[in-house]
Amino acid sequence: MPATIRDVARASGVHISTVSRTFSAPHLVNPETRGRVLACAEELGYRPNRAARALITGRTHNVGLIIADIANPFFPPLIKAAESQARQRDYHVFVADTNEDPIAEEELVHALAKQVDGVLLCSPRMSNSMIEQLSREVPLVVINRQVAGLPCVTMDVGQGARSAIEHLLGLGHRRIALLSGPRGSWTSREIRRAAGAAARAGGAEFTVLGPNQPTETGGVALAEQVRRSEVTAVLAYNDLMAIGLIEGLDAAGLRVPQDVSVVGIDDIALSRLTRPKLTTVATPNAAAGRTAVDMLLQHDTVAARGSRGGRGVTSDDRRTTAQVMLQTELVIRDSTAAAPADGRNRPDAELVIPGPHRLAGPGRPTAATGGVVAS
Amino acid sequence: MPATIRDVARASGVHISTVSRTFSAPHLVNPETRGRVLACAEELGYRPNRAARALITGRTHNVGLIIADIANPFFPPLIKAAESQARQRDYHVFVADTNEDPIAEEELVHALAKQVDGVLLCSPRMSNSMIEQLSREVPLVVINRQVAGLPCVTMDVGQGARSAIEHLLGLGHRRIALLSGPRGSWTSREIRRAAGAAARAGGAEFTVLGPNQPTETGGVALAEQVRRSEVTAVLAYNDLMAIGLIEGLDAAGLRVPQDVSVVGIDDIALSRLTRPKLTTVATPNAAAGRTAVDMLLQHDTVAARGSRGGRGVTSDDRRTTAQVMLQTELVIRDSTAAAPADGRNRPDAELVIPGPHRLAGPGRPTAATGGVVAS
DNA sequence: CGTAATCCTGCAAAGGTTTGCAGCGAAATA
DNA sequence: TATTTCGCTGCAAACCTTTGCAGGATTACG
Repeated sequence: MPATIRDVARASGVHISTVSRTFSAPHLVNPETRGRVLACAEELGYRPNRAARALITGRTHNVGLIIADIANPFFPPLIKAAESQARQRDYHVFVADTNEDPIAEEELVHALAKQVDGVLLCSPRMSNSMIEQLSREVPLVVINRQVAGLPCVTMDVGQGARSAIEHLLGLGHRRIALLSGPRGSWTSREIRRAAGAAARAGGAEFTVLGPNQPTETGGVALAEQVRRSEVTAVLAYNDLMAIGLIEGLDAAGLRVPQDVSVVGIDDIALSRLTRPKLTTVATPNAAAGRTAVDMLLQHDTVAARGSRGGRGVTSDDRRTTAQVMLQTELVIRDSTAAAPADGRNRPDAELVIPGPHRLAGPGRPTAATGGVVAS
Repeated sequence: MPATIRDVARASGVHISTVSRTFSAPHLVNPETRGRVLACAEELGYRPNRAARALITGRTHNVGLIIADIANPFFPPLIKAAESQARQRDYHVFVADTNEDPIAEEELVHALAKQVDGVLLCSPRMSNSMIEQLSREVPLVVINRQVAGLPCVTMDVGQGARSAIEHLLGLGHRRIALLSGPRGSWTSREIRRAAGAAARAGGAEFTVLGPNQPTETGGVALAEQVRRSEVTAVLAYNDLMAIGLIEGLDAAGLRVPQDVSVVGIDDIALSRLTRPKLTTVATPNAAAGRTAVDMLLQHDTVAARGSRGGRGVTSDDRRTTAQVMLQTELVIRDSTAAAPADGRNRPDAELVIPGPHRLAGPGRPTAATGGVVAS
């Protein structure tokens, strides 16, 4: 039923190879012929069979996108941007959800490997060595993690966490807790390191609670621990946990920001809608998705595997493995305030806070693309 | 570099067809041989090339999922469920985002058609006739819309809207507004019809505001109109708009639920996190995704197009086009209250509200699967 | 007018897999 | 023992497209 290249050839009175060239190398065919072929193709509703094309060119024109949890509002903007960017280059995107499970991650890479030209591995929970191993099976771009020797796009959460802590220090907080993220998260380690250093530098006590599930429920569950720890400010691994925590503190009779200040990370849309509006570190999500797709596809003329002509290894197949880090930005809203003056926390003079800041306003922040770190 | 069926055949000393059968028809090959082949395959890291398989069987083992807006929290649970269900049956899912654009919808169906065994068309904005036309090109299952002659899975938003209106009537509201959804939305029409009928039956004034963009911003923008219309209660097309509206009303000095009651539809996770917590109609989202995949794949042995043997039309290719409608459920939280007694709205005695209700509690509601409506 | 260059088109192989058909040996039946 | 049946395997065509190579027609040039 579906029209093939042969039907078009018959209808337009040319050989199938001419039809093929009409689509894949138009400059090689006489404009007049081309017009006729195009007309017939249109008429018959012909569309090239991508499977057949993939078989011979070795390129599927698909990419895989592996995500820890689609339901986490952090990811949809990234997915959306990646999908749109890929489509612009005539690629399709397989989206797969791992439910935060490292085993599922590995299986999915395997399952996708033969069906895609490359995989975007987003916020992986598996080990670095496993990632390196998988990268020998299929071109990989890692998002939200740095892996030596592999192309990565990350967001500067370290800088973001530092800004957040310094903001809290400036408000007089000297007992600060961090709700860390899931085990295996590079982002969580990064945040912990930067936040810890900044807190110590500011002379504050710094407590780490976790690891935790990076969900609202996870945040709610931590409220009791936070209360007992008697901190006056909390930095959460992500907005979802921050929001859950506020919920839980509220239930426990603690007010935000009067009793406890809370800072999130991500700046998901939701964080502008809860009360109080969340102070948070905005991450350039969509930009990360776009960048990752670009990095994966930049060598698209080189990357053909097992094509007819180049049976051996293409001479220039060492892809330049750039590592890009995107800027983050502290967005100050209503969930942070001066530390309560209960004798233990002596509000100091305001500190000078370095780094890019922004007061909450309408519209999303547009974080600029950072520089290339390594090649 | 990647191992082919031929490599495995050579390694295990059998013909390639035996290797092929080891994977696609294990019962036809001697257990001993099978074991050997499997071992060699494992050894070599062989995985069947799906493109080649697709070429000959005519089945890609892919399905497309077309979504109006991934960033709308209504969809992720549906996507997630669909993807997981598909994966269980060894299918992969292409996710595509249309940005609420009917043109993009059409193009995406075309683009995907040759690359998938079927398409899930979710909350389409295009016309029915266009959908029917596209369904001749590729098997289609429509989600959130009823189209005659096509398999559909919908949610009973009519019943949900009715329950919501009756809930409001019971609270004494007699001037009620509906914020309608985007143009072309079947769900929006359905809600409007049911809500209008219920309101009239209860002797209430019923105003429709819209169509609107189904986003938080859209809701904010409507606050002024709502204020001017002097209604005491509002039913919104979805939770996002409801939340935006509450935001906007708040800015305009109107309190929810004291001055105005607001009801949403969808019960997205967010609706439990805003203040006040949103009264809303829960829709069985994940179930819809699962069901749609099942409906698309139920005939997977029949649906092969253009395979070698059956060059003609398979005798039994009229797929049973079931239409499934899933139950919805009113979830009463904090955004609705008794109508203000300002002289115009005379609170009556409580009405008896039919339909399934539920007071807000922890955990998500689990809506049961509805019955098959037509065949 | 003869030769070379240029453009365009056709030919045929290749890519990895599935599958109808045929063949083979062994077991079952007569 | 002769014949049929059965279980397993091999053979080769087919799926649809891309692409290196060669050949034909046309034009440019000497």
